[in-house]
Amino acid sequence: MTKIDEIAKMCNVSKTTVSRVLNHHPYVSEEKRNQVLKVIKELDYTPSSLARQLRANKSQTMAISVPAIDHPFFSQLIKGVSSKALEKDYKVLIFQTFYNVATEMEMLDLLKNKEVDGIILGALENEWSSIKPFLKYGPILLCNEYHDSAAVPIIGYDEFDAAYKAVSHLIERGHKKIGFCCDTPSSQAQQLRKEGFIKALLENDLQCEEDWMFDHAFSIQDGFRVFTEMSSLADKPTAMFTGNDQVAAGIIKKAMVAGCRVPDDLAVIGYDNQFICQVTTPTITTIDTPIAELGQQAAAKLIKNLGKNAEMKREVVRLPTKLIVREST
Amino acid sequence: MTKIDEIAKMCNVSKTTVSRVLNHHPYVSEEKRNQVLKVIKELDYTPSSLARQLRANKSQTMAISVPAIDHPFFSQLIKGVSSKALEKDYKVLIFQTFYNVATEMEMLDLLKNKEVDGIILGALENEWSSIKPFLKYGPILLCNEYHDSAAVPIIGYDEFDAAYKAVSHLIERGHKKIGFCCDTPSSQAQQLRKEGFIKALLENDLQCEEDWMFDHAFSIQDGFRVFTEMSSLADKPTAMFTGNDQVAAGIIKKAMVAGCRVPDDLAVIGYDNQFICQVTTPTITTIDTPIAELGQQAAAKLIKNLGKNAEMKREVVRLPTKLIVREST
DNA sequence: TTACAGTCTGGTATCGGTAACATGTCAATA
DNA sequence: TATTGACATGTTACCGATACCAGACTGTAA
Repeated sequence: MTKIDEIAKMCNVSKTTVSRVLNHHPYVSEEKRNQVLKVIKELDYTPSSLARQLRANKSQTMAISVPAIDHPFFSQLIKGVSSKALEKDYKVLIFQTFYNVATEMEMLDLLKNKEVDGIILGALENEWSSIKPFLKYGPILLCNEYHDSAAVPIIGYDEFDAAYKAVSHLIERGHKKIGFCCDTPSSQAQQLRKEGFIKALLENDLQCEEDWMFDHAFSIQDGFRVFTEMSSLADKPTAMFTGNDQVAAGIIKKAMVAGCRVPDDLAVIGYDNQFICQVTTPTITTIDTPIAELGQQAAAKLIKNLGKNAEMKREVVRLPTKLIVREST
Repeated sequence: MTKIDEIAKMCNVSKTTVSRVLNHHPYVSEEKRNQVLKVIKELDYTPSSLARQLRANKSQTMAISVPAIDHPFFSQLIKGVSSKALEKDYKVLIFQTFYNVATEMEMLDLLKNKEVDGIILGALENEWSSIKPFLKYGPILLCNEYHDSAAVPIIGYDEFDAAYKAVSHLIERGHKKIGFCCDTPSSQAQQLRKEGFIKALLENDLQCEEDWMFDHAFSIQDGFRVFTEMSSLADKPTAMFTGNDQVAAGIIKKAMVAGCRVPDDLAVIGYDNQFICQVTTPTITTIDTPIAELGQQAAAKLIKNLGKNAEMKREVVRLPTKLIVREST
């Protein structure tokens, strides 16, 4: 690698002068500036960003954590974050926690020693009390996750409202026995959904039946599993809030194969309005969520706060969602 | 941030001794070692990896480029790479090129100044001649891409064989008018598929019809588009090699809605054996590709070569694929 | 003529670690 | 007793950049 000293030597100037040229400082004569630029080009010199990072104590990099990248929701979220970051000239380090507490801590260490300037948590594996101490090292932001006492910006959907809308829709369609799927039950964001679900039920004098609640439902496979479990119940729900289009697709497919008609025998509602909703038979009624927008807003907010070294304050943004009615309800 | 000097001062030793403890060097007395470890724990000290990286001139980080992360194929590929990298204690910087030549060059610059130690190219936007000069800065590896003259390891599927198998299957089912979809037509990996496609046709005295070739087909939406374009043809194909499960799903859905029966009027074969194949109606015949395995092997090969500073040699690995017959053919 | 501000340039310390080399101790060996 | 080598520790340079301070030169106002 060519380094700044070599350029300096070739131009008979000090490396300070070369550095000034690189950083567009005034007070460099036109003549030397041109000469330095010429030599830089000739030698194809790129300054070491590692050295710069060390010196400046910042990295122009942010990290985002997700449980796993291969779920459409998270890959789209990341895409949103990345596109905004790219626009603002930040790099993005993507971290998959694989639902692992220790991996998440490793990522937080990146913040501690300034390998990244800030972090977006798209997953929350540890207790908040474990994460809190890292706030002094740089900004952290919750995206698509929720915590009631975290003193950081939180940006997500109005999960409560979304679930309420979805379940109300099922009730309007005449259903009285409604099931509920969620992914990680300990997640507070999932709790909010559950509260919305329950509110809609209670408003219509319906009960929340423990047997109709399913956990860790995230993928198409999980949808298969949920349908199988559900089928074995003596008293089966006639409608399902799945919390996830993949799960909805899985349930619907298994149902159709089993001769259970959707939506007549079983209505199913998804979440996120992924394209998969449009290719199943029947197509899937769902909640439209602006995922890319979510990612972009999160990244924008983080970047805005990277300059200041004031700690970020709690602030909850809930993006609106929309019910999209299709054939599965 | 606590730094190594502070630890040294607190322990009344030199920072070299602290460094020795950190790096598990021998020749540190048990007594001092324990004392240092104790103080490190007390002050919650983490060494700056930025400083380490600068000093060692390596970063324990690899980069992988993909066109966009939100396509299931690429997110699964990345997952494979990441899991292997995590296991070997490497970080992964994920780079989305967004099909952009300049963004790809930016990533290559990371290699030049050792922000990353090596690169896996899962996308290939620039001409190889633009990429080749970067080989002197560190190992580069092609994954799921192909280039006939690149002197680097290439790891992908046997695309030729896969397409050949798929199309032969369609022909066995009695089809004589077979269409072909690909994503970026300039990609040499796509070319290999096309050659396999053509070989199967020629062996059965069939022609490759220009009107039945579709470009830039990647997503469900693209599948919708392809079906629409196809429908407007006077002479329509009766079978489609889509090169991609999403495209297959899109085509199938539009076909069914339009009253075109699958597979009777139109047979469709996918590629990658994504879960989506199992939730459409009809389910999708496809080529099973071990995507995670591909990513893991790529990462493993790269890591193996990061230690040595010898340039990597050309070496082509083609993982086998398998035909999975379902209802769409 | 002197003083001072503005322009241009270089020397040196610094970011936070690690490596090479030097030094010193102590016990085993010749 | 002198020599050797294993062990233990510290001093100093270095990775590749930038920031601060100081010095030199120029032009204009006092």
